[in-house]
Amino acid sequence: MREGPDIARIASLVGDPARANMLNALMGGTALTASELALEAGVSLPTASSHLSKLMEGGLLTLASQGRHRYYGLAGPQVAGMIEAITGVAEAVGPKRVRPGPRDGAMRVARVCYDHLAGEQAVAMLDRLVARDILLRDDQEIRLGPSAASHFSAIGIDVGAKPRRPVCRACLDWSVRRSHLAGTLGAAILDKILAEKWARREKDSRAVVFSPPGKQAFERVFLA
Amino acid sequence: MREGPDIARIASLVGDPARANMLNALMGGTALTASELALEAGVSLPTASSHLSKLMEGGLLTLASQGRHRYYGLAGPQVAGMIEAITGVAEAVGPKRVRPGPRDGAMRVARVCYDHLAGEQAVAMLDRLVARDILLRDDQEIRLGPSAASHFSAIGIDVGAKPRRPVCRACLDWSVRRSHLAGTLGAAILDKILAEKWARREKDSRAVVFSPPGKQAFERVFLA
DNA sequence: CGCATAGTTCGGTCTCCATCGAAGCATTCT
DNA sequence: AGAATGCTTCGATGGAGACCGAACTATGCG
Repeated sequence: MREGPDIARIASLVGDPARANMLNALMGGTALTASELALEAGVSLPTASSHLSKLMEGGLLTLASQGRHRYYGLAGPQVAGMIEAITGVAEAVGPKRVRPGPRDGAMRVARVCYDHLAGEQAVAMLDRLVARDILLRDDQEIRLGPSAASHFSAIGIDVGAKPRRPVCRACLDWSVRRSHLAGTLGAAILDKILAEKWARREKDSRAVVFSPPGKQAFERVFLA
Repeated sequence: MREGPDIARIASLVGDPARANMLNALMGGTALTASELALEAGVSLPTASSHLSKLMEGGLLTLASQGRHRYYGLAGPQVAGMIEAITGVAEAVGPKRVRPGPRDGAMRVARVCYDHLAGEQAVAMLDRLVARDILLRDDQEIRLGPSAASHFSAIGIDVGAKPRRPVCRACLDWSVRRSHLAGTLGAAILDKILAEKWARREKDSRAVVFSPPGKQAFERVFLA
C-alpha cells in the first residue's frame, strides 16, 4: 500500500473503451466537439458528455468555448506522450495482426501526433535538421541553431516571435522508437505541409499521406 | 469507432488500484511473489492471484517459477516506460501536495527505475558520460565510446560481453524530464552502487539514498 | 508419508459505473 | 419572441468485475 501519484486514477480514465477512442481521436491534434467525439466513440451524446466531464476533471482535456460550440482538446504534450507510450505497449503485446493493413503502414510513415508530424518521415527530418546544425539538440531539449531563422523564414515559417511555450521539443515516436520534433516549430511545419498540399490527412485517421511531388518538395526542403 | 492497438485494454489493466500498486512495486525492479504483491496492494491472496493472471494475460508481466515460489516481474523496459509516462501525468495533474514529503524529494534525487538508476543523479551521470565521450549518444540510441571498456572495467564492470539486449538505452525520467541510462550497462551500474554500499534502497520505496561518502565516491567515478 | 507453506480456482456477494431516454439549459438564427 | 441546435443533467437500469472465504493443487520438509 503506497501513496505517491495516483496512477490508477489516470489509467482508469484511459481504460474505458469509449474514452480511449475519444483520446485517440484527439491525438489527431484538432479539438473536437462533444457530438463529434460521441460519434467517434460510438456512444450516445449524454454518455459522451459524462465521459468528457470525467476526462476534464482528471485534467486530461482542455475546453475552449466558442459560441454554442465547445471544443475539447488534449491537455498538453505530456498527455499525448503518455497515450503514445500506452499505444506502444498495446501494439507490442496486442494480437499481432497477420497482415497489417495498408493504413497501418501509412501510419508508420507519417501521421499526426497531437499537433505535429510523427512517423519515419518526421524522425528523418529531425535527424537531418540536427545534422545540418539548423537545430541544436541536447537530449529532450532542442534549440534553434544560428541559421535556423533564415532557413525557416525562407519557407515562410517565422521562428522569431518567442511564445511562452518552447519552440522545439523532442517527442518519442511509438513506431520508430526515436524522437521527432514537437513544439510550436513542429506544429508550424505540419501546418506548412498541409497548407502547401504536400500531403493530405487520411479521413478518420491520424495517417498523413504525401503526394509524389509533395514528398519531393518535403525532401528538398527538410531532408536535403 | 476506430480499430488500432487496444489501448483501453492495457490502460484498464493499470487502472485498477490494486494492480497499479503491484506494478508500482515491481517498478523497483526485483521480481516479487504473489503473497508479497498481495501485501503491497492491500488485498487478499486470492484477489491478488486473480489480478496477476490478468496482468499476465495482458502481457505486462513475466513469470519465473522457482520451486514452490513464483516470481512475477515487469515484462520489459517498454512497460516500465509506459508506467513512468502515466506517473508523470498523474504527478502533473494530481492534487499538488502542499508540502512534498521528504521521501518525495529523495525520489527525485535518485530512485530505481525497473533495473537501473533514475532521478537527478542518474540524469547528471548520463550527461557527464556523454560529455566525456565515454558514451556516444544518438537520440534514443547510446553506444559505447572508445574509452568505455577501459573506463568501466577499471571499476569492475565488464562491457565486453555483448548480450542480445542492447547494452545502453536512453530512458525518459518522469521527474527531471530528461533521459537517463538504461540497458544492461545501466543495470550493472546500479548493481555496483548497491554492492559498494554507496547507497541503500529505502524500505518499501523506489527511493535510493546515498551516504555522504558513497555520494563522493559516485561523483568521483561518474561525475568527474 | 503426513504436515506446512505457496498458490490457484470456485462460487457468491456487492459495489461501481457505463449506458440511454427524457428533460433542462444555453446560444444562435430568423 | 419563438424555433432550432448543441450540450449537460437527471434518473433508472443493467452488467462487469473486484472482492473474499473455502476448497483444491502443488511443492518442500521432517
